[in-house]
Amino acid sequence: MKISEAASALESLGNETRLGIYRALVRAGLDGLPVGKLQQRLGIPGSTLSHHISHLVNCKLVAQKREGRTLRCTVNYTKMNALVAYLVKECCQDAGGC
Amino acid sequence: MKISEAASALESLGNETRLGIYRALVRAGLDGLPVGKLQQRLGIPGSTLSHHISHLVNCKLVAQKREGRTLRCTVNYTKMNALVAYLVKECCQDAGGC
DNA sequence: TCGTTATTTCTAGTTTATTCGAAATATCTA
DNA sequence: TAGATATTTCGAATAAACTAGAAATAACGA
Repeated sequence: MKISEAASALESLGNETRLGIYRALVRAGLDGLPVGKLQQRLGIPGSTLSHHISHLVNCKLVAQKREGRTLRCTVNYTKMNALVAYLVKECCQDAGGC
Repeated sequence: MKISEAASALESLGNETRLGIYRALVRAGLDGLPVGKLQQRLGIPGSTLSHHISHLVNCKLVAQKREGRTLRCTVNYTKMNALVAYLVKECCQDAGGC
């Protein structure tokens, strides 16, 4: 992973609203949640929520697929694994407990 | 770790300049680097560099200690470990490869 | 096709971040 | 104490992010 790619993913997660969205999706399990359910659960205006979701989708932390009228959001675990691997490998060397 | 604390650390790392500073400190090993060496290595104006370092120090990802005229910066591995642990625990559950 | 539901895109206002020169502070050495 | 070196703080400009209402798009069902 390039440093710019890592920074972009970290920046996405480094916003409390987006980290909350991401965490809600993780907690929802492999099926994820439709945008509407997320909105209901987090109490954010639709346009704001949509803006943050597209941020997460752009950097590939979240995937979306349409199911009729609803858009289901799911966590992209592969991306998160790669990010954690980057942090451990590039940013954790020489650490005692790492 | 609280979500706000995690978001704050992620936000710090989610800037390419700061991630570069952090990585340079990791690569420097346990002794870290003085601010001046970082500046030399990264080619950033002093005031800008200082601003970013204090961002990293504020969220405890980096520590500083004075050695005469120079300020030595070192990575706080404990904090990074806690952050990675948070990501894996709170944001990675149910993942196949996690 | 029309109305309804789900979500995005547009637009604009507000806030926050980034940048860096200049001045200030801290520490050392002569 | 004066001068040099290392770094921060101040201040102000520019850029970017966040927020949310309103309008647009997409998909369904009658």
